[in-house]
Amino acid sequence: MERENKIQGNFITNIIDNDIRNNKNNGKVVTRFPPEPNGYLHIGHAKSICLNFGIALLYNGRCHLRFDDTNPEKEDQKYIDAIMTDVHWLGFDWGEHLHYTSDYFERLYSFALTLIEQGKAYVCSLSPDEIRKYRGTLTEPGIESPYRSRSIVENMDLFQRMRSGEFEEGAHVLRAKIDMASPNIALRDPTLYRIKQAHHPRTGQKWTIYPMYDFSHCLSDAIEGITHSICTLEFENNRPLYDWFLDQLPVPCHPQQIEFARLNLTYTVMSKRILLKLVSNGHVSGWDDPRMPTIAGLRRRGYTKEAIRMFCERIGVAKRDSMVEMALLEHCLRDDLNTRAPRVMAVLHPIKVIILNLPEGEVIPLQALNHPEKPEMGDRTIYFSREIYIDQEDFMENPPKKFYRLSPGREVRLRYAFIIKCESIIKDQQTGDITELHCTYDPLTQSGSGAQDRKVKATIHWLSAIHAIPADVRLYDTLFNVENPAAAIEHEPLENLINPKSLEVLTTCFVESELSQSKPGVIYQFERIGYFCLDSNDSGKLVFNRTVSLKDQWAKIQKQSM
RNA sequence: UGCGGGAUCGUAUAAUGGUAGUACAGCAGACUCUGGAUCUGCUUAUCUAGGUUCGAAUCCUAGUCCCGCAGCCA
Repeated sequence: MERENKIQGNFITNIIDNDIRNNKNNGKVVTRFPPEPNGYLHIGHAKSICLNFGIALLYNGRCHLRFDDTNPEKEDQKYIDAIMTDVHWLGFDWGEHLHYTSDYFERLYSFALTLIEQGKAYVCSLSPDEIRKYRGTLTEPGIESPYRSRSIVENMDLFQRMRSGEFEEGAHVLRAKIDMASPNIALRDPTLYRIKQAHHPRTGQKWTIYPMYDFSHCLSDAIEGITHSICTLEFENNRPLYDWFLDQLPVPCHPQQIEFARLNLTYTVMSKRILLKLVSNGHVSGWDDPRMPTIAGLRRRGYTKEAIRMFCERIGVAKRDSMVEMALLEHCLRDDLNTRAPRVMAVLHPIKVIILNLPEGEVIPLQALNHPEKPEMGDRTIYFSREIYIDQEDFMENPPKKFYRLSPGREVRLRYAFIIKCESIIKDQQTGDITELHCTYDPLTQSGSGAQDRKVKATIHWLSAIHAIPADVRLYDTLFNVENPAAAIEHEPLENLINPKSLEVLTTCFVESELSQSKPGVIYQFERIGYFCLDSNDSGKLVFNRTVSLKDQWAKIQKQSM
């Protein structure tokens, strides 16, 4: 049960190390990931998933997936399905431990009965509004409900009738009898059960009362034999309540609740409320829009599970509120993709180049490496011909000092091909736009020939016009234009915060013909541009999502000179 | 002016009374048929003020600032 030392510890693994040293729980470690199925999982959940499943792996324990489905009004089977897909996709396995809080409704009900019998819970018939008023404020104690002194017999009767559906929503609730004067508001007779005439995705119409989080969560943990119940900081105030229920009731064990700081990422949001709003207001195409921080969105964008897990490892776990820079996520992505993504060439903003000294109809086959650092990934044949495309960015008519690429009279190497020289520029008579470049190639400079070691400053990507196939490319940028949109949204409408350039659609791109066979989930490096993958929305068209750009030194130089 | 937490380079995270370290970002250079990758070097931090101690990010005292809590949400 010793930790592998390759993984950096944190304050939670320190606690667990200690527990194991003291033989607490007989040295066992059982965790759980308890999502509410009311939305899609996002990168913040990934942190929790990696933490909980990671700890189980680390200590040779187990981690349960438990749907915390106690609020049927907001929950849906589609979210349950999506959550399971995402956790699996991240590479975690809950084995036979797929659970639902709703599986325990009967047992939770009888725990409630026990509490009533003990005189520690009562049916309160105050309205929601009255309950709020009786609760007091942050600085003033609450007042006891007039129903607090109902007899056990009456409470039993009323609670059973609540279950049998006799009452309207809001007519009664079951409350714990703790302390209306407690400085911790969570302890001022919290609600245990409320009446809801809603259809539950799993229990249908069977129940008309549903348990609240504070009551059901600790007991579900205890029922499952969870040893370490890891949750986020905002539940710290609720921990005394978590412990209170477990102390009152005959439960098999008493899990330890440990709180950590949730993940925040720059230029995006983790709030399910805001994410839902983005979806329902049509700011994005859905929960899996590639700009969304959802697992489904990241997957469609081309993120790999390895990159996400590496990221979750690198950000660490602590109790202080923090905001991680998006650059770290992108670094983890590039780091993973660089080692694995096959290389191909694509031209996003084509300019046509005519190779003057290569006759029409002549085609020169060339070998290109699929991965320059991994020869075992093989190579492929590409073709050089009289008409090729290069990217607009790789040509400048009046180049500044540090521009190494093609310009009039200058030479550049075509990747895996020849050195070409720009002889002249052809412009549109009317607009003055460059329509073609006329170049010559040096047949002695073929890549790999070794004979000609002529140095040129730059190598650029290109595509043979007759061999390339057209494609759309979607370039993504951050969804928001401010670092902390969740804070900004307090005093600015959502619309103003969305980055108008978060999606740029390019419809005149070309890619190597073999990409007609590509599949979503296979990420390519378009050499010198970035990582791209086929979009999973099957429109019959070739559409590539930019997963992430390559680091661009030239862009930085340009910025500095401005 | 209640209760519960938290404060370490720009960001995130280590150091459990003994050299303030690591990663990302930034800057500079080397190398390169991807201005990619890789490699090298550099800049930058213990919230404040006292105290204990040979020695304090760590312990004590007093402040300051930040976050959370008044759902029949989780």
